[in-house]
Amino acid sequence: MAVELRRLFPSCATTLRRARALHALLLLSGRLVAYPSLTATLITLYSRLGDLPSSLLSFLHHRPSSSTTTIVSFNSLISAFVSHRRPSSALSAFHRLLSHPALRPDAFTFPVVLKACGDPQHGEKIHSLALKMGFCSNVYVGASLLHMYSRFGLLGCARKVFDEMPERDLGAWNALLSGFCQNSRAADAVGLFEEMVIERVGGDKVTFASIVPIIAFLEDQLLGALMHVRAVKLGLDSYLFVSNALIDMYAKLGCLGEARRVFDEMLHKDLVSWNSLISGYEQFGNVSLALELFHLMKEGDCQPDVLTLVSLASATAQCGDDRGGRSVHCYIMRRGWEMDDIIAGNAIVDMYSKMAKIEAARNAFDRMPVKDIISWNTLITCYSQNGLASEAIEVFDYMEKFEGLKTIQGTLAGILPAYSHLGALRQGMRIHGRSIRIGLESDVFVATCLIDMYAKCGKLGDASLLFQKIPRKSSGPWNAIIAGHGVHGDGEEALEIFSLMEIEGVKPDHVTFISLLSACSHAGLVDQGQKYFQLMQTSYGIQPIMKHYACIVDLLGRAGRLNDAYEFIKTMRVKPDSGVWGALLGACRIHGNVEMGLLSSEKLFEIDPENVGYYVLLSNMYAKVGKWEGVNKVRSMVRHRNLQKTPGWSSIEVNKKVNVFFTGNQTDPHPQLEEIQREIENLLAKMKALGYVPDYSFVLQDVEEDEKEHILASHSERLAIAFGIISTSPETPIQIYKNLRVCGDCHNATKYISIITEREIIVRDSNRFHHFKEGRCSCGDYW
DNA sequence: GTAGGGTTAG
Repeated sequence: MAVELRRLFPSCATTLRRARALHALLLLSGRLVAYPSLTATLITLYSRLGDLPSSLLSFLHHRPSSSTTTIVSFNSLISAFVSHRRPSSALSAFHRLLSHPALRPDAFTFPVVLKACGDPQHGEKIHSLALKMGFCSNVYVGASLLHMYSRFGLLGCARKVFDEMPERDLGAWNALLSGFCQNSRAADAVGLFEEMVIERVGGDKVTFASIVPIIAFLEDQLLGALMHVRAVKLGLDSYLFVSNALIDMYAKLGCLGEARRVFDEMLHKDLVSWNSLISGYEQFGNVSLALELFHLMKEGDCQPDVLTLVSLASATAQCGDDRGGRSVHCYIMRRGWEMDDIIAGNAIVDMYSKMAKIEAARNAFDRMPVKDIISWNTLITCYSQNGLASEAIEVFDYMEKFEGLKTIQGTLAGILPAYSHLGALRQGMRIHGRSIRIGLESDVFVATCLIDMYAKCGKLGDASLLFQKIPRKSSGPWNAIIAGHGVHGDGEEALEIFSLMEIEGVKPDHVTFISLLSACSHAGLVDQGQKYFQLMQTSYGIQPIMKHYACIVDLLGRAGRLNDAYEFIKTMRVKPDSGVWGALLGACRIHGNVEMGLLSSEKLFEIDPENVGYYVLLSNMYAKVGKWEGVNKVRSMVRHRNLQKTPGWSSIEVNKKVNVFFTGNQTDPHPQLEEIQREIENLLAKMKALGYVPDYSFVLQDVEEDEKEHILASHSERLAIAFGIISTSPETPIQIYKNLRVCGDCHNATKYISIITEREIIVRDSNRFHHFKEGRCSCGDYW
């Protein structure tokens, strides 16, 4: 009778209402008591229909006699809780079972209970209980143990369980395999897969769905194609999960053509198929195809989800499309995902950050009801990438102090550029120490940021040492060390490193060539720079982007070949941007070419009229050649257009503290300001005795001569240097950072100061490093 | 009658 009723259930109770009616009927007729096995069937039925009625929950609280409650009911109840994501209810049901006088868990109990374990200690307890009760030889229990340990990243324990299993079926192999895959242990996963081949355990659709996506992390296209072939041979490629895995793999490998082919050949696509392909197009820069696919998807019967929009947010940020960005944000808001889903919130913050909309990013961050470590990383990165180093540090410190979140790779990679930016060596070293402690020193992303930090903080030697120590199969670390030598004016070494890179077979990318070309330009290696610009296109098939063009203009311009630079601009196939014309204007200032300077500044004021930096450059150029009416004209333009000059500031790290000085009147005066000013006076007298003559052409204000001298003496770089002199022991090299280009008069003055104080003085400005030693500067006065 | 292993992400 009970068996017949059980068979009837699924066909009768197709909706919750019918299930409830049936339940009431069984209660009234007393059949539920007469046939105890029906309770289990009811629980499973309710669970499948998406409900756990309170009458069944009370199963936990009344004391069922052993005759009406079966172990199957308990198992079904625990399972129902797990599938409804209520692990703690599942566990308390389990404990209830353990204290039951007549029932004990069976082999069916352990797999579901293991799913409910929230921490490894609990998992271990259940493991030893299963061992004691003799259920570990069951393959289902074994596979569940493997899965449990893998979930907590304890792959060693998982492997041990696997090795000790008396019998292994495909499920057990798959459980260990997926453990490796989900913990990003690509090499181990491939190794295990090879073991499977040797042991003649044929894979199934689960095997392939697990292993295929992680092949992308190995960047092994051949292996990827091999897996695809194998899946086809076994007839597994027609399964949705396997096809999706293949799309994902090809997309991540950048083989969008292959990904598209798999996608197009699928008879049934789902959300994952669409998302994987859209994300692939977006990651590899094909924004228009990503958008096209998004619209195609909406026309079909597949509705976008959070992940679709995450890709879309990234795509719109890439093309800097303001309106697109807003509409993505609205789409996410209308569906309430912004509040519900951390990933969606993070994606919005990231999108605004990449579009340099810092306030919008911050607002989106503040609105998020729950934040995780990625949210904080995204905000920190937002500030540090957009040049707001102090804000980045402030957020990082706050997070450390109050949020108690675990620092991960992205946190370090986010905060390090902020310290590099300020030249805060001690703070940067603190992060280096931290990365060693959490085992991330050799992580390629963190190491690249550390190399960059040491190079930008003047410690090129330490940067090189670190570079020697880390794995360097990808271009990142190479780019950082090449750029490091570049800003220090060591172009020869940068070229050497590049040839080593070629020898080691590391593929350079477009960033490599930006670093390399700018290294050539800073070192005056004009021919080599032009050679590498050609090589980049012919040997490496990299089409120049605007930054490469700007490097070449800078290269020719700095070397005084202004006409060549101008001719080069004319040959460009794309419309030059402000970077390109800015490079030409900078060169015109160095070489005092007013005519061409004027031409470039006209272009600049057209493209980027708000950027004060170009007005300053133009004015400096006029001043250099003594055309004071030009200076006046620029000055009135700035006033007329109501532009604010970017405040200049310099920083110096003394005793692990970063001291910041602004040019001119200090709104928040340094406690030792008077002492600093006395030192400047003191130095000035000695400098003049050695022949220093102030160069007032760098004073843009229209004031009396003695006032001009005062203005030069209150430049931020001079305050920072003077502070360094009075607060460090003699012979200590002084290192400062200036947010704009160093002023020409300060540059000259620093040469004198290096003689008087017998110190090495290193000034990093927004452009490059200046090493002052015994009255000379490494830049050869061309900066 | 109840059980294990699978695809996309900031």
